[in-house]
Amino acid sequence: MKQETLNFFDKVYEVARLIPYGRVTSYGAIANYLGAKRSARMVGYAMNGSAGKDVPAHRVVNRKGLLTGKHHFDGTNLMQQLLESEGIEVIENQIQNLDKVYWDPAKEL
DNA sequence: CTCTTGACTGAGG
DNA sequence: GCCTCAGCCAAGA
Repeated sequence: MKQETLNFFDKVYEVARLIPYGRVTSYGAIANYLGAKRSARMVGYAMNGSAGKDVPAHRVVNRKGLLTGKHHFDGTNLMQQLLESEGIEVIENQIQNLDKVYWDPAKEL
């Protein structure tokens, strides 16, 4: 049965919650795990609805490791603060050692 | 139904 | 390595 469209947001939230502590992933990685790697934008869009939920959206960045979505958080540097609190080094909205903290659901799961 | 927007990504110059 | 263009899909007006 195909219900991707209906559960797309929910799936994104689900995967986002599965992101382990001190790790980050990309929108494309989540989208790929959902079977729609072309819908990376939808993941970010879904994240927009994740505001106020248990979804650690701060652990989700674009494939460059850039905090493109930080503007959607309450504070201007809140997203960076949260990441640094988890041991992730972030400089100028750019995650350092991305290859070390990167977490791919399609591979880890 | 059509058009616009968007927390993206890959390919080309 | 950086900048630009095009493709992709879903939701809202």
